[in-house]
Amino acid sequence: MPTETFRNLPESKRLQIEHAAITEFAAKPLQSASVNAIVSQAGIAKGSFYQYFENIADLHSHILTIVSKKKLEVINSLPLDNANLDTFRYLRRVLQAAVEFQIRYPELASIERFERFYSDQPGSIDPETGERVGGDRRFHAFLTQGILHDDIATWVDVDMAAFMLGIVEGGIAPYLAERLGERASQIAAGELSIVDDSPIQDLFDNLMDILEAGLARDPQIRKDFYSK
Amino acid sequence: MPTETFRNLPESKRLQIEHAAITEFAAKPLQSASVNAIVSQAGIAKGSFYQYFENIADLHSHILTIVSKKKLEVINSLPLDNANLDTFRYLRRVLQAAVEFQIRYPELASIERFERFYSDQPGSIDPETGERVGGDRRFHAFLTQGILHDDIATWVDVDMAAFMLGIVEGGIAPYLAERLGERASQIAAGELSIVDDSPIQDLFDNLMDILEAGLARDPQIRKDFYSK
DNA sequence: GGTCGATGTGACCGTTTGGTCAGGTATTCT
DNA sequence: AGAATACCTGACCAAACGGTCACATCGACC
Repeated sequence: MPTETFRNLPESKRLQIEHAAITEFAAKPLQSASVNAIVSQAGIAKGSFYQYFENIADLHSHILTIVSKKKLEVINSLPLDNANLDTFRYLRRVLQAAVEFQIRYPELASIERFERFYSDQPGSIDPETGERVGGDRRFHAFLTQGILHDDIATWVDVDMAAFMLGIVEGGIAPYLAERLGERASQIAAGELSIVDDSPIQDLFDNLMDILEAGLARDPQIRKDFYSK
Repeated sequence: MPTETFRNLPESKRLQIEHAAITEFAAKPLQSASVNAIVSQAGIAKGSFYQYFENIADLHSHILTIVSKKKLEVINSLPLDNANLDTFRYLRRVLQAAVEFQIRYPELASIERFERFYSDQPGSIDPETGERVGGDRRFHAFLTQGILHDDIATWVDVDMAAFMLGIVEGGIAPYLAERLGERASQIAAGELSIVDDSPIQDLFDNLMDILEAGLARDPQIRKDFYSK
């Protein structure tokens, strides 16, 4: 945790340091990040750095809280078209939020991607709860709910599908952002909202249809197998 | 490219060096990998290292060729149940190969994952061809063929679906390997083949059904939209 | 045995790393 | 004015880094 000295810093200086750190952590994972690069970019002495943070991992975890705060902000900024979203509308919202986040804060999205990648690497088990860690726990609950609501097919292996949605959520955002091209800059500039633009929504429609209805033209679901 | 000196090395020594390098590159990306760690693990002098390789990137690219060679080996080791696989059988084969590779050569799979992650990071555009790089080009052709064969729905956005399959292929293997638990060790030991074990195939059935038929219990495909 | 080219070696180099710390400065309180 | 407190600073440190090179060792051929 950052020291109180850091918390008491004038905002401009604090932002300067955080900005330098974000730039560094967006380019390199924690393992390869350099204190020297950060302090020189932020324009502070190295001694000051160690008055603010215990070490570079300390700063990194501080930046991670900023990342999740900003991400939550983006999620909540998306309009709720219904008080009660059905299952797939909710999923669409989650995916839209990921893309919006990627476009508005590409550096923060990069940091998040590094973090996901490296925390998924080892056993990928939460040492406290013993459960799988990461976004798929959220999707697990989501799918279970969906089955209860008769939205999700009962034969779906919830655990596997949750994992799949997790990696799709984490991976599709940079692709979609790139694909949006010029439009992405408009969204980043606030001139356009992701939910208002019909070409963007067409893309999401297609993505959601793939998730809902699959790729096959004429799916041969082996109902017999699953009903036994 | 490794020097001729390296190519002329007695096999045991060459393997020793490659093994040390594989261990290092499976744990850290190229950026963070250390020459010192490799030479000390391989039991050679640092001077020797620089007689074999120009630098660490040179060794890394050499290891990458081993990775893809071994991966190809795994792919070809899977039995061809049909000379002409239909679209989804082919896809199943690709995914099975990814899992088999993950189980038999977890270190090589880790190296591959690092490589995919870092080469996807920047623009993710091949500077020579101008096309998207990575496994999704293969899936692009695969989906196009599938549409021609009436296996894949015509409304599917081929480019996006190809990207999605790419990230699923890259991400699902560690999950499935972990989920197979004890069985995975048997496969790694060669006591069991991935295609012969019915619990494993059940998992693949479910995965393929999700890809083919989607998650929804009663998909509401907007045919009107796509036909216009 | 002697020569010669190929290969192996680790001390050594300059640079960069994370981290420390004695000392300077700025502000506030008495 | 003087003391106290908080903060800032960059020279400095040991360790690790990638990379070099003079020299040792080896095997093959004459």
